[in-house]
Amino acid sequence: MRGEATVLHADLDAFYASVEQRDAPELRGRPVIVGGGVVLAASYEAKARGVRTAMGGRQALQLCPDAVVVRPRMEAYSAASKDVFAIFRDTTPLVEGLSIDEAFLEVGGLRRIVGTPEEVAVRLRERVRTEVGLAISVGVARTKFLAKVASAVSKPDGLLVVEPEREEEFLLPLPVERLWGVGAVTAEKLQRYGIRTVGQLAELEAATAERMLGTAVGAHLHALARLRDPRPVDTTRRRASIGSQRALGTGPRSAEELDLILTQIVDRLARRLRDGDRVCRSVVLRLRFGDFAKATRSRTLGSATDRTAILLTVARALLAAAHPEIAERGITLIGLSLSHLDRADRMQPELPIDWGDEERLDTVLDTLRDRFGATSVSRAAQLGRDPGWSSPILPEHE
DNA sequence: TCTGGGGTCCTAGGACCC
DNA sequence: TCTGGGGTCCTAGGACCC
Repeated sequence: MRGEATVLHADLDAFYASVEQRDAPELRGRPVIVGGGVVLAASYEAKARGVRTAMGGRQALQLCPDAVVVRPRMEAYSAASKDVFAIFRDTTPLVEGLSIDEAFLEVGGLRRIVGTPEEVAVRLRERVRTEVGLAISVGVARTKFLAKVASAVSKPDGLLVVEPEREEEFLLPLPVERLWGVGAVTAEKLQRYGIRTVGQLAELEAATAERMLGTAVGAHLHALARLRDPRPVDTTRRRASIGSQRALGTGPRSAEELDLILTQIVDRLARRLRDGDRVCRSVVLRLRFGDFAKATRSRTLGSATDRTAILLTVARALLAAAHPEIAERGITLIGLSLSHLDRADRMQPELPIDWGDEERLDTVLDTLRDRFGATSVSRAAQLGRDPGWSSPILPEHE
């Protein structure tokens, strides 16, 4: 017995672009591109002309010269996302968020009280449309993976239920790129072996797929192709890292400029950390050089923190170590991720170090930000470069 | 195709410990 | 003093997703 189709995958359509069209009626029915240098999201009118996410802005405008290009409004998308997730959680407590615009919902337990999974999905789509004003596609299936594929196939503004007895018929003819986890590189590898459809992958022995793609990826994708996906809807998942980055273009950058940008990034991330009552233990500096090659440099601390000054000291040490390489190769992106996140109330007892100055600096930064904005704060933080408050956690760096 | 910004997961080598 | 096997953590890189 295979069980029943009780997993919903709900996915907002062309999310950022749809929010823009919702909020500006003159954009409705017109091709809309959200982004600038690169397409962050495209409305269906723009997609119909070949515009795709992550495409360069220039190319997008060649394909679609009458497109309206709008700057992203992250706060608006974040607010819309909160509204939609409230409806998800009102539907069932078993919600697993995947990103800002999609989630899995386990609705098997609602059959007696509310109705079948399909009925729940119909009602969910109606509520999102009338209460938030957005179109959402929903896939319903026995497993998370199949539900996700179903919602993608149902787009735009669709609903697709894959009944357990029709899973093979639905999945096997699809191109391998539809598998969740197959991107350009993996698709190319499979193509070299003549494998283009999910069915062809399913026909292989698992060991063969593992030899082609590596043990973990091969086993995982082969299992998906054979309709095996035991992962339950997990409501306990929490973000494992937060990050922020800035693309810089190709011009030369002074050390002072880089430090200012790094300071702004650290300031923003540390604030997000504290707003979420989280602490972190690892700091990862992300760089992209003049030739667009990428690199990461990381440092893990002895104890978790949410202090701007500590994080800034660590980030600066990592950047300082990379300076010779940056000077030689140029730099086109700088970013920072904070990982090993934990709840602030579970923070390990700190080492007996007097953090008084850092505490005070954070208070000063928060006050300045409220009064004068982030740039002033960054300048102020620069003034704190006095080694007097640099963190003793990092003895390795000169 | 001249290239954003936010994430997840896996691999692999070395350090270190038992 | 030399040796083995197993486990965990850290660092760096890479593929992938929206």
